[in-house]
Amino acid sequence: MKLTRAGEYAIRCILYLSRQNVADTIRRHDVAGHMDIPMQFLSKIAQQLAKAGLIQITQGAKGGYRLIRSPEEITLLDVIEAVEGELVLNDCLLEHERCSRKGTCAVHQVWAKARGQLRDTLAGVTFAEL
Amino acid sequence: MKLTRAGEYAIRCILYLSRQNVADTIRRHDVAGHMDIPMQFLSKIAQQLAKAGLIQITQGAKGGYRLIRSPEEITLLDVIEAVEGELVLNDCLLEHERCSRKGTCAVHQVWAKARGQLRDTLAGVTFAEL
DNA sequence: CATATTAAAGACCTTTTTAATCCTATATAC
DNA sequence: GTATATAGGATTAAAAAGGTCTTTAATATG
Repeated sequence: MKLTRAGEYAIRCILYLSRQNVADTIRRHDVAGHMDIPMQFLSKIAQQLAKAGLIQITQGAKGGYRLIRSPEEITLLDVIEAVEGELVLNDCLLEHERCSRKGTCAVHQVWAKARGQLRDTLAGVTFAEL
Repeated sequence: MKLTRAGEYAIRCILYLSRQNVADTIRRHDVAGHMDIPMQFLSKIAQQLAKAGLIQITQGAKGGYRLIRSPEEITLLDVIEAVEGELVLNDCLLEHERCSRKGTCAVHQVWAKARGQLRDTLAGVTFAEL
């Protein structure tokens, strides 16, 4: 029921890029150093952020990371789901088959609501505001 | 970022007890059987529920579990926090020291809000309604 | 009181997830 | 072509999740 380290690092990474000159490509080394993220681990996370269309990665000399979207267009939810996958609070909401077999489950409704609220809250905050 | 199996089982357990004659002591065997919970694992969970003051456990012949509070007085949050501990969405909200050292962290605020909402939602549903 | 019933308590185990790290390959600027 | 940087796959260590096993203890009932 908690954000993983990878999720936390992803947020820090985007946060750092948002605070620099957004057009610049920032070296992984700098991001890792300033935001206290293990370098190699940052590689993995950056690759997921790139796959999700949030950053562009450049290899080679002068390589590094650059935001593709502007900070106004990136929400906390975007970043979290980029590294953790779709945000779900319980299995019940995943295993549709199993849950529906039990008929109308009142608990299900509550979880659906809770999940919706959480996603809305996280989707309501952009990195421009942070 | 997801409810554990233990949490899910705890909810099922209380749900089952709520649906029986509330004054009765129900055998662990019955709860486990009807709600599809591994027996031995249910023991561990029941002990936590007892420690949290939600159920009374009786050993010996005719022993089992009985609700102490009425279903109207037990919320989803009560049950979840009984087995999972205090509901927290990220480390940031735990490690006050570390987080406050960084000054006013905007991300912190968002998580605090999200956590509050989630807890409120879960605290707003009793087992009488489920 | 003896016995059957029933759960507790603690040790132990297995699998999965998390959180990295290592190493080789590859891309780019100069 | 060489130095600079990251990618990408394999591997690993630690922690958490999810149980199970075994021994102990409590209670009802004849």
